[in-house]
Amino acid sequence: MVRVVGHIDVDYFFAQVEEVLNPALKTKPVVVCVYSGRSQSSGVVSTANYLARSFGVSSGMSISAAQKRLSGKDAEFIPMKQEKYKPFSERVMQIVREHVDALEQTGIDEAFFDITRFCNEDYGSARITAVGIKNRIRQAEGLTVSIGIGKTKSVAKIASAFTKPDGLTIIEPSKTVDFLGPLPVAKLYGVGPKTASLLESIGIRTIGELATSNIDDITHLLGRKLASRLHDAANGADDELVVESQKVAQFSRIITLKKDTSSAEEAYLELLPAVKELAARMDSEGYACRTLTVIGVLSNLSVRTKSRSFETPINTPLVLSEQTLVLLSALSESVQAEFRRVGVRVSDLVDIKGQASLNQYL
DNA sequence: TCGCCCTCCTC
DNA sequence: CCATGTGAGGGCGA
Repeated sequence: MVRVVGHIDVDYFFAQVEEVLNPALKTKPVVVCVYSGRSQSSGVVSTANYLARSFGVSSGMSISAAQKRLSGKDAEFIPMKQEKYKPFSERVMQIVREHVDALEQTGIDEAFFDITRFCNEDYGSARITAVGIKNRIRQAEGLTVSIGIGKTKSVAKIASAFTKPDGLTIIEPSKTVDFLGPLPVAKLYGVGPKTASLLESIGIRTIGELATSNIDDITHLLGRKLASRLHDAANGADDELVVESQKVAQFSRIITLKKDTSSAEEAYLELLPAVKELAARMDSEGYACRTLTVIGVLSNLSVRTKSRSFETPINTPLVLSEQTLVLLSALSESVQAEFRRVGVRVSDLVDIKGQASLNQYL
């Protein structure tokens, strides 16, 4: 059986939503920013519209660098607010869901989908479905999206990024190897700068070279799991299914301190509201955690963590905050440096929905 | 298994 | 003082 797998991605999502909310922005450079609160314009660019990008603005760039590139350009700098974009995300996903057999959301603005049955394994029919999805989203929400379709998730994902914005790239199964072969390995999901340079060190630059490489060499370089996954993906032979819902395994909050400090207590006071929010979320979603981790980003941006596991899962604001302070103090003592950012993560989540009533019978 | 680190992903 | 925030996965030593 040949699968028909798609990947959809809303173009420059946050900035495009801002344009929809305020169409006058469409003719201006738009930069959606995460302000850290440290100083007037400290923080980074989350995303920017294509006009802003044409002036060299890109994700991850400091806001001040973006300001420099856009000075005198009548640009809009807008603080990012998740809640503002969430409803757009939900409506877009709902539209896609109506046209596919299965949907796997992997981010606020992207998802894999499977249309093998819906399209009777026919790629011509897949094109019609994809165009239909694009049109519906444009009509209903005024948003453009890019879609890629291929025989595996890996191919679909590369295809959706191949042509954008407002793109549609369909790779017929028989064309898979020709499509992938010439592309740089960094196009593969899971290959970032570090992995790409490791591969380059043994002469592998393209996906085609990776596909025909010796798996033992790759395993030696990257470890068993990653090597096998990448080798399969490079051959267009990854067989991962589109899975409806992936339950969260952890959640975390991290904040930037007003100023660097080596005092655990000082850092703790700024972190406390975030800990309370985590506790509230755990409560509302019915979780307790077996592991609590405190994260410290030092002045030199290196990251250190300190974690502890509990026999009995914890979830109350009081216990979570107490343990956060304990771990933060221990971390502070072990690093002998100032914190720039601190965070807290809960993992090994245990479902405790209905536990309260269950306890009555114990 | 635990604790810690690294790498990657998205915007 | 330019350098956010969230989550997944895996390697490795003890």
